Amino acid sequence: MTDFRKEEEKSMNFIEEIVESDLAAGKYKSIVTRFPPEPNGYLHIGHASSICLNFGLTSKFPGYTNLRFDDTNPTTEETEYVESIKEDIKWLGFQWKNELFASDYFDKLYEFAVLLIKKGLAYVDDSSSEQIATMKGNHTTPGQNSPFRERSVDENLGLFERMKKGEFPDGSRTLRAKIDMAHQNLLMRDPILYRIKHAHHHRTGNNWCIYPMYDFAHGQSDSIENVTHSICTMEFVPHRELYDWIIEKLQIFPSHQYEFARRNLNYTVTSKRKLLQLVNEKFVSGWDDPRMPTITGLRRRGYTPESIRDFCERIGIAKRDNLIDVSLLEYCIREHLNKISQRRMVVFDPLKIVISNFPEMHEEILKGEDNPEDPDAGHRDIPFSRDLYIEQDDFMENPPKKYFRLTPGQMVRLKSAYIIKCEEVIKDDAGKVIEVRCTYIPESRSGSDTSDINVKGTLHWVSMKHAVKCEVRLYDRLFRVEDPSSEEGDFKDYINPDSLQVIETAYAEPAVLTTTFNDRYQFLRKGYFCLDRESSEEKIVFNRTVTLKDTWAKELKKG
RNA sequence: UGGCCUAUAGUAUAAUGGUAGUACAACUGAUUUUGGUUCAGUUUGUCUAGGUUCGAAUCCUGGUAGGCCAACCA
Repeated sequence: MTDFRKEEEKSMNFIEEIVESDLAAGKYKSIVTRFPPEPNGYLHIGHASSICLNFGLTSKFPGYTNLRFDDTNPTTEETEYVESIKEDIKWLGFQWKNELFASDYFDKLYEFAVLLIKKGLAYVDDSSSEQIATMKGNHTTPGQNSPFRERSVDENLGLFERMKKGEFPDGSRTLRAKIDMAHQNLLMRDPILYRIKHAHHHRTGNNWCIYPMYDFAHGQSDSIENVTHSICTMEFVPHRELYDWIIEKLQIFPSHQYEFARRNLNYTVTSKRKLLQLVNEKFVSGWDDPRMPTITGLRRRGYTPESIRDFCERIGIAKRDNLIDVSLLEYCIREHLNKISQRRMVVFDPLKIVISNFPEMHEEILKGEDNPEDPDAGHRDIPFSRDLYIEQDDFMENPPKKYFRLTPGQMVRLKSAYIIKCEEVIKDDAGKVIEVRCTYIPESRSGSDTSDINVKGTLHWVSMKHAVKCEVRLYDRLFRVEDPSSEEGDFKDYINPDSLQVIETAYAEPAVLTTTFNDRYQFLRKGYFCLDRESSEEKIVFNRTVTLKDTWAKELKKG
């Protein structure tokens, strides 16, 4: 019920408005959308936005969404990508109605081409790529007709069939639409419909040696599937005129194209070409490197599908250029993880604490809340003993103002345990603090505190002899600048050299031993973590999904 | 140089001719056994010049700025 209210209050984006008014006007009884990836790379956060839009539309309004692979260029497309794309969409929480491929329509598309030839609207051109480019003209000067433009229908039919049969080498001929070489829209100057490519296709094998261009495949595929609202990004705006022209001349189901501005995230790149470079040139460990903005990278990093959907909902859909602040994505994942993750204590950079008034061989089992945000989450056992680790950061001999942590003579609480007081600082020959001797207040035990002592700071800790060693990988933004693509020179010059920091040995409380790959943890005062897929029985590896908000760090930065 | 698209706070997005709102970010403060969470509050905006109108972020015109278009890529 509360969800429904929320829905109602939320305003629609411009595409939802178009759909609503089409439905209200009785133009359609239900709608069909499609998500049309080319299987030549992995899906990234920008695609997530498009996926949420297309599938979201058909969950808000009657209708369904297809998954259609736009696989008309055999030289760049691979089955590996088909599989990853399907996995990512499912993981995001969406289910398509039909799984389709543009290559399913190669026969149909060929028939469409023949029909266009018969209508005198397409011709075979023997010009070279360079000649076609020259004759195209440019923004200010009209193009020139190809010398092959006036071939007879029969001659075109014969030549096109021979192209299909493989009688001509790559690049020697094309099929072109006969529109208008002086058209203001360059895409309407007799666009190429088919090209010859003697290449193996991931699905049709060697059946074909001619392949349709995007403009002669996409719109017709939409039409064949009765797609009502074909949604794409702004760079396809000029294609819409051609899209409509072909549908009109073929007299097939009139799908309509609508464009929105692709979503851009700061401190990263989301072009497939650039992501591929990062992978191939080993700036990252692969498509699923946790620093990558790919869906698979975000998944490995510990992002949840809920948080990504929430993010896409919040950033909205519009037509203007944008560069979205990654802090919103981080906000979304923190918000979700805060609700669902179990709390654990892990020390990254240990400093030994000895509780001198605690018996040496003694140990106690304390209870720690699994999640204070969730009353049903329960508790875990935490062993406490005389020798402990805290973070180096959490002790300072000469603290700055407003430092609430352990300092000589002062008291802090150990989370879920006791209040301790710093009594003595032990240093090595170089003057480095190697151990801090404390006393504890026995009656300050968490949950049954009768000490009446108030302390400012609470620290996380682990019992030395119970500590479990693990590796922790800390990630930061991949680039040093907000928009690497708009900087001078190569975008790779702006990679953040500190985007990965590995803590080879961190010390965790024993409760982490039962972690499964689905678990989400909040390491107290450190951030949210999940098990990395490289984790094993011998070596536990955690990925930091995102830090906690840290107002103290901010304070320090201000100086 | 032509055409097309776009312009609301630092960022993103609403307001559909009638009170410029929301979220994130930033900043105060309260609460807190996480410097987390939560809560209360503050700062910041209609690109510009005209026009239409009782009234313009919204409609019109000019300008400015950004983006896209001259692949046998999608």
